[in-house]
Amino acid sequence: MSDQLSQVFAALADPTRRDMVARLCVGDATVGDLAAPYDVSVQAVSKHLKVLENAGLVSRGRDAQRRPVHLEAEVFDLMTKWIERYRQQAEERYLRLDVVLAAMDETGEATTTEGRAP
Amino acid sequence: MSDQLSQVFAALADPTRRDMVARLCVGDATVGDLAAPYDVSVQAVSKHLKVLENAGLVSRGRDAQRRPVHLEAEVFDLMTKWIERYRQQAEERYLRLDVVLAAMDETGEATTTEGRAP
DNA sequence: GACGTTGTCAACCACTTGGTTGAGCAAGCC
DNA sequence: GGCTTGCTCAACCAAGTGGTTGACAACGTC
Repeated sequence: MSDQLSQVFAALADPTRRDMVARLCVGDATVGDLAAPYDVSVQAVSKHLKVLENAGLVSRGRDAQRRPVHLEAEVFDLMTKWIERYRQQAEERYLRLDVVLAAMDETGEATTTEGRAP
Repeated sequence: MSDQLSQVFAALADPTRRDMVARLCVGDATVGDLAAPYDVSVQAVSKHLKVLENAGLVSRGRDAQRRPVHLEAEVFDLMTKWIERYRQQAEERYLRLDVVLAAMDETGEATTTEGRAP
């Protein structure tokens, strides 16, 4: 499970963490800021941030005893690329299926036994 | 964890399941087909498929004793929308930051104490 | 009807995860 | 120096996850 794509997906599978990402889009925040809206301990939030950090979605700076959290938007591209690749393929397949169906309609017969599971 | 977006992300957090999605883009497949490339039991694959099905990423038909698996590409849109929303916001913030930096450059001074965490 | 094929369900096991509490560290303030 | 503030680390716990094996149901074939 150590590859980054898996970690990114896993990190965003938690609604609390997605919420934090949403919050961080507005601007950097401290751990305390991020913890405020939820009724969980600060430690729990710190754990969530570690998950996001390991996924590369977030980086943490240092400002005296504060640790400002910053969103790293580039990682989103990794996901978008993965998704787009397969969505496009799926759509193309959909179109190809339409062609096959049209061909079947013309001849009133399936072209081969294939068409869905080649 | 029951909301669909969480389930979709969680489903795709596993490399084996992403692999299966990739395979299904080429065309529908049976459980046996999907199990073949991996050295895990058919039952394990069946479990993976249940996860994908619950996430709405996949649907299962019936063909005699076979259960053809079909990819439901529409669910990808859910993710893409979520990602795009926040990626755009993050980019806009980036641009705004540039403006602030440019302003600081002009005056040789920060406009306010804000700019990163409003 | 007996048998092989295809797949699911149930029980179990090792490991991970999201949460807790308690201790402790680093930095600013009295 | 002694205090609070902001945060992390460590240990623990209940629940979930990915894997196994064994039993069984549904269907086609002999």
